[in-house]
Amino acid sequence: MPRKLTIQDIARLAGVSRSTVSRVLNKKPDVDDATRERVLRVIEEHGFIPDQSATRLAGGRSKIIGVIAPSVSWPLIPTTIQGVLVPVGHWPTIPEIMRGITDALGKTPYELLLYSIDQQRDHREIIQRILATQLLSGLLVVLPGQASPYLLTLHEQGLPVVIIDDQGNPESIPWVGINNYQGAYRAVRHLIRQGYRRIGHIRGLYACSEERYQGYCDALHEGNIPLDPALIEQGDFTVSSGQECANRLLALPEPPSAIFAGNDQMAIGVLAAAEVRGLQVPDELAVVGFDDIPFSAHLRPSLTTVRQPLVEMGQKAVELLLSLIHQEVRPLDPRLAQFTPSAPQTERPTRIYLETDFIIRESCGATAARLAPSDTLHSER
Amino acid sequence: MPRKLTIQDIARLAGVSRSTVSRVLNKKPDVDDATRERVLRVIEEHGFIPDQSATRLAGGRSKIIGVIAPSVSWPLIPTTIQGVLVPVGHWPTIPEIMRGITDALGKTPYELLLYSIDQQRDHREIIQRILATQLLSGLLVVLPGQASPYLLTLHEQGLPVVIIDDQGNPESIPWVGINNYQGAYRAVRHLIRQGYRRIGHIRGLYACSEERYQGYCDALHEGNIPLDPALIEQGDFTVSSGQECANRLLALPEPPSAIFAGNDQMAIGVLAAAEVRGLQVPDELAVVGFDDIPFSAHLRPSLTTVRQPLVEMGQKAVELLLSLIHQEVRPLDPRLAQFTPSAPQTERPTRIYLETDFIIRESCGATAARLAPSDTLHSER
DNA sequence: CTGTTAGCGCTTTCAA
DNA sequence: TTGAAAGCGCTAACAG
Repeated sequence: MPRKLTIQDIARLAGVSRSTVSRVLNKKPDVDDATRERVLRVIEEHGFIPDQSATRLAGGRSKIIGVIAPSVSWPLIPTTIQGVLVPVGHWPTIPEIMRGITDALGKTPYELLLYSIDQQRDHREIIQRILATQLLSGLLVVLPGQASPYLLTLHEQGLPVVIIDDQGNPESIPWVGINNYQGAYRAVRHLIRQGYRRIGHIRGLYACSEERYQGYCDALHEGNIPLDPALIEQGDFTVSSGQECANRLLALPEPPSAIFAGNDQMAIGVLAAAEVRGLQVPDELAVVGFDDIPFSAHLRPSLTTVRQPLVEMGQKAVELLLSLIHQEVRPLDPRLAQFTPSAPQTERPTRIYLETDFIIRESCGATAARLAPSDTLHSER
Repeated sequence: MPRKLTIQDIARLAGVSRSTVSRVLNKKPDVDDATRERVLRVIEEHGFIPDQSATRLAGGRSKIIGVIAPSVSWPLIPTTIQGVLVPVGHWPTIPEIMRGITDALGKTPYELLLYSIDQQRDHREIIQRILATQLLSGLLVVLPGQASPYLLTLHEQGLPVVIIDDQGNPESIPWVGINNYQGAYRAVRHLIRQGYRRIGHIRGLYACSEERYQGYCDALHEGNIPLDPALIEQGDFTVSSGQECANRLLALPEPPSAIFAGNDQMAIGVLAAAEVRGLQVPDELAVVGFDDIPFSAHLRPSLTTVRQPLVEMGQKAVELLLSLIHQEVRPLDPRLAQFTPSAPQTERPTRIYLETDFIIRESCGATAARLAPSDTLHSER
């Protein structure tokens, strides 16, 4: 393992001054091609990597990206379906998103600084640390369902921030998420095309649920099916809330023949409720979820659902963040941020909407054929 | 949100010199109590946090801990038990360990730099980056089953390293793990006390499996049960290998009445094999696993197993690492590491063995009573 | 006990 | 196009 090298060493080896090496490293255009070549060869040959602290301190960019995300481990919440417990965690989407982030970041020279949060912990403390330690050159935020008022502070201070699939945050912060409206619209349209006309909906929380609800409404409208308020229940994204809402729906004088749940956990609750009542899924009740958490393919009946491209979301967020970092021209001294023209703010914020996939499995009655549980019958965009 | 402060600012506000502030921050004893008090108050009042890069560059410790761990997301490997798919990931222990780490680190001023690795990726590259960027003041390593020859390099360079539950690494590196021998010994002893005498064992991989095997052998010996080589199979820690090994064991002329699997995944494979053969667990076959992954409590029958205190392992590892960091007296310039007396190396390395719990659930035939699946009948150390 | 001083390795003026 | 020099915020020698 080679010992630590400095620019000094490289300069001596290449027969140039330190500043020239620095120029090459920072891709300045004003270096003679031959010189650049020579320096690059020496750097390559000796595997030189600049000292992060010195770089940052001297006004350069650090090569560290921060990630604020819920704790990677979560308690299992068991629910009985068909006599067997189905454990599903609180935020099953997080590991997938994280995977996308680490995959994308692994191909760059950036390191990942993880700010793991639990429910209780105050984000403010983390934001302060980010500001004070000056370690990051960009920040990714994964806080499903939670808005953080402090993020705006960071963004205003000139730190590039990208929010992944978060709700209710300021429009001005770059964002990567999915088109909830369209995903829901297509799911319900599919049910209608299958011949279902009495379609219940269990709403979830946050802004995304409003969008999904709109998709549900518009699909019904397009299918000339009047909206029946009795068929709409309000859940909270948990399995048990899905089960309770389904119980109410199924107890109606005219119960629905299909239920579109606002997420997969609630759809699992619907399956559990159906089972308790002895209803066959999909023959007597079609069920569609949203998210396509890894577990959904392994349920029996396997769950038809709207797939969020979670890994891709993480990757796209990294790409977006890196592009922001490289284009950004904030003042060198962050304390001057408040005095600089707000040119960046006036630009149109970048919001990336990824497309969902509609994954048709056993629970929606698309077929009577027996499927291998992890198979997908058909998927449509 | 306050703007970035420097030691300079604090010094001015407290009416002292910069070095005095620095002394207070670094807990030097030679500061007047009144002065220290005054400085601390100003720091407190203004929420001052030192710049990491400057601190590190000036020869101080960074407040960053690195963590090398497998990717937080893993593919589900579904297996059929009782007609229902049971998805279990490759390394279900990782999130729990990570939780212990983040919990413990969250109470300190240290940040967590995550080096996420997948199977393919070369550790060498990460080690080089750690060495070159000089970002870390300590490193935690979670690589279940994999030894990394490069870790020794880091350790020798003076970077405090703690390995969590890893196998086959140099004795000289501090380590936190469990007493595999004792866990296995107690599990098998329990089976013997229950009256089982024909007890099969499915071995796993790595050094821990050897230790577990020894525990199995010694428990049999203590119970005056001769070791029957026919009852010992070699698996690879996967569900499917557990199933295959169980199939071989159950096809013996004299099949075992109990099987102790080297980990929970293989125990799940045993349950699957028993089901295929129509064997009732625990009445016709007792099954015991090792690890107590979160899923095991939710199986039906729920799995009797040896619990690893995973969260505690992460916490203890952090504590150990921080103590190493604070006691450590490595030369300021890492390139001098090779020239310094190897005093630290001659010390006895710290190896922390945590105790396991034996968790008795349905699969071991401890009782015929019907249990709520997540309940534990009884646990013994 | 406390202030002054000299760098840590890098980036960025400013001259040449 | 390149080198010399200043300084980022901090720590740790050194004097006082």
